[in-house]
Amino acid sequence: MNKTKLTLKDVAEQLGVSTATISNAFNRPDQLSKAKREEILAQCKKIGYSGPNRAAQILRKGTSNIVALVLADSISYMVSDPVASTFIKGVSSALQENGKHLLLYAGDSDSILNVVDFVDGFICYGQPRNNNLVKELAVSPKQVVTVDFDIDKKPSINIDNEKAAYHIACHALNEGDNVAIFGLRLIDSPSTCRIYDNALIDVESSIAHRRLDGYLKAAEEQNITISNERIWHLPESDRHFARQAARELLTSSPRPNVVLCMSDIIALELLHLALDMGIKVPEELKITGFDGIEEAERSRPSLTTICQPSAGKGVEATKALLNMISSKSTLPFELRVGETA
Amino acid sequence: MNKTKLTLKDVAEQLGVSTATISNAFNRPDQLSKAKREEILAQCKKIGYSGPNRAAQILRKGTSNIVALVLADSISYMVSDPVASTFIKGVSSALQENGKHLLLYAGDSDSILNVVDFVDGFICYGQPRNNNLVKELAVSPKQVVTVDFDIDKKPSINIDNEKAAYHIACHALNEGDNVAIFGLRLIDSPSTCRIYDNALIDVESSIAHRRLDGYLKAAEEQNITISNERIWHLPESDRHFARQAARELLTSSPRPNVVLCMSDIIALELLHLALDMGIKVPEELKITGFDGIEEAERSRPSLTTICQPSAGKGVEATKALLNMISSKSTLPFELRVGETA
DNA sequence: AACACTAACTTAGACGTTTAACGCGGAAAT
DNA sequence: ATTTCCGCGTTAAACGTCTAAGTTAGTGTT
Repeated sequence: MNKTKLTLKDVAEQLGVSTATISNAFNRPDQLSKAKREEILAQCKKIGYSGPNRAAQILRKGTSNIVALVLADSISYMVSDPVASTFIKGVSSALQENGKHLLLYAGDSDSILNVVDFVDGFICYGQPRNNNLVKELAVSPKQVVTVDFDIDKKPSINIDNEKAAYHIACHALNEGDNVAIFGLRLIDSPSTCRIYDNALIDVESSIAHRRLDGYLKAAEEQNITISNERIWHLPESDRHFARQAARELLTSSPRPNVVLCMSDIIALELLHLALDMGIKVPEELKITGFDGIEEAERSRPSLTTICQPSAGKGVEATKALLNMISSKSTLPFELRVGETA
Repeated sequence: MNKTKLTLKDVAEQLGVSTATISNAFNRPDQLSKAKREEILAQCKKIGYSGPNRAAQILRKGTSNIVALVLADSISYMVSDPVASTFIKGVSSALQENGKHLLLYAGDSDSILNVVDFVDGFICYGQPRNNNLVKELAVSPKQVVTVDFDIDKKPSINIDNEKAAYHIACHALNEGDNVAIFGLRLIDSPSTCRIYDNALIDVESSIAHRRLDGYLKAAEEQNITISNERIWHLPESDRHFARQAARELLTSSPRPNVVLCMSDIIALELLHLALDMGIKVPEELKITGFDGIEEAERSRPSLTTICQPSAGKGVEATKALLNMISSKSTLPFELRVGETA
């Protein structure tokens, strides 16, 4: 049918007008008469021209109106994380309101920044496993907003994780408690393990570490000591990792009577196992979560947890990004009356 | 620092070579000496040139090596659907093997095809709610592969839903059973309801209808009649919808003793509610699922379901897109006999 | 009648790459 | 010594669009 892809020039020739006019019909309605514009658009639809080639358009304009949302963790992690999807929804709606488009990138190759270097900015959700990606983001000339982790002096959206953790720990802990912590990505290991040495202390200040600080501070105030071997590293907020760790923990001796978990998913898995084992919650075992997912509310007993404003984070991140890339918006001016007129 | 973005020409001038050579250094290693290439790349890194501008590159080459995965349902649904995420993983890895990149598009605006018209092709997962999008896909000059639904003569990937449904229904049904069906998107309604009239009969042949056909065929063979008011429409494979429908169903009278569910998520929710209500599964109530997610295997009692090759579907869809295989392929499924039927 | 303004187009580069076609010097073949 | 060939680079023309500046005709102003 079409031997080759239609171009603006082809269309212009067929309609007997200049390419500029066609272009304007699509992009600047004020530059031509309404009648002509409508005729042109109708003709375009008829002959099968669906609009300007995006690559050419982006090249020429220098902007694409596309924002990339880089999901640090793999999709499979996202799946077990209802928090992420709510966040994405927030971003999505905020972008839509501003006429921008959203593209998701899942995975953590650092090449992504080059592959989609036509986007207007990046929202990066969660600390990427790939450290190179972080470095690339740090030096990217594009606008970058990070969420749930920090880069240099790039804007970032977050809650006060330390305070939140401190808060919930204060609620849960009493002097004399035997406390364990199910931490998330405290170290850079792909498998579950306990933190036997002090390796974690100097690791970058991720949200996990902030939360840990909060927990430990609260514990200290109750004169509770939590040795490193009571602190678990889970590589992901994943049911399987959680189940494994939970099994080990609940069969260890002495069994803790409080477990502070850095995600609801983990906490719930621990809860279920505990119930299966006939352990009474909270009488024999207190459990706290983190995030505030719905499932935590539905579970019996319902989970004590920290609710994050997930969608709100998405909206805020988007606003932060857009406020900086709004370049082309028309700014207000002001008359300053001097003495020469 | 950089007053403006670096370009190939700038770099060429600085290094005293032609733009073609720089370009070749990035794209065609065989076109220049190894020494020179490495020097160029090193210099580029040093002066902060991170590679060719993608928009220009795509424009010139006419290809981007990017494939768009269009997720029909909202991202929140996708992300909480283990089946979808496994599928995505399949696509992702297959693309990576072929040096292609994946971009996810979530939402169902038909404008997406234009917004990202630089991609090399579209994989469309699931029937979009937006019918315009389907039309756009149908006439798109780009490569299009559909999964779990069909468009015209575009290649599509699927399992034999009718056969699978027939299979599991045969396994579950006995003559005299009182059967209900929890269907997925049988009609075009955003809320849960029963199918009182015959409205669904002529609706497009979605996978849901194929499955329904399979169920009904098996029922017929056992001389079981399933009236339309025993067939439920759920708009999404969502826990909440499922819970609501389950509650209504289990309190209805006479209570069915078999429920055929079109997804594991739905089946599990029904199972949990039934157990909560003290209904014995499978003695008093048999339940079958569909998909074969892990949670179905872990549940107690474990769920009898159809295992789909979700990741395999992703791989096949990708291959089809990359023209490595030809058109319509129907993948195998497997009945996993659990304890619920 | 001359001038100024405006609406509605058109012209003519640029945007940053890629790549076919073309040198050019030197090694191998005749 | 001439030819052939090859490795290594360069030149220059696209790719499809946008937009500042220019043109024209028509409308109002003085």
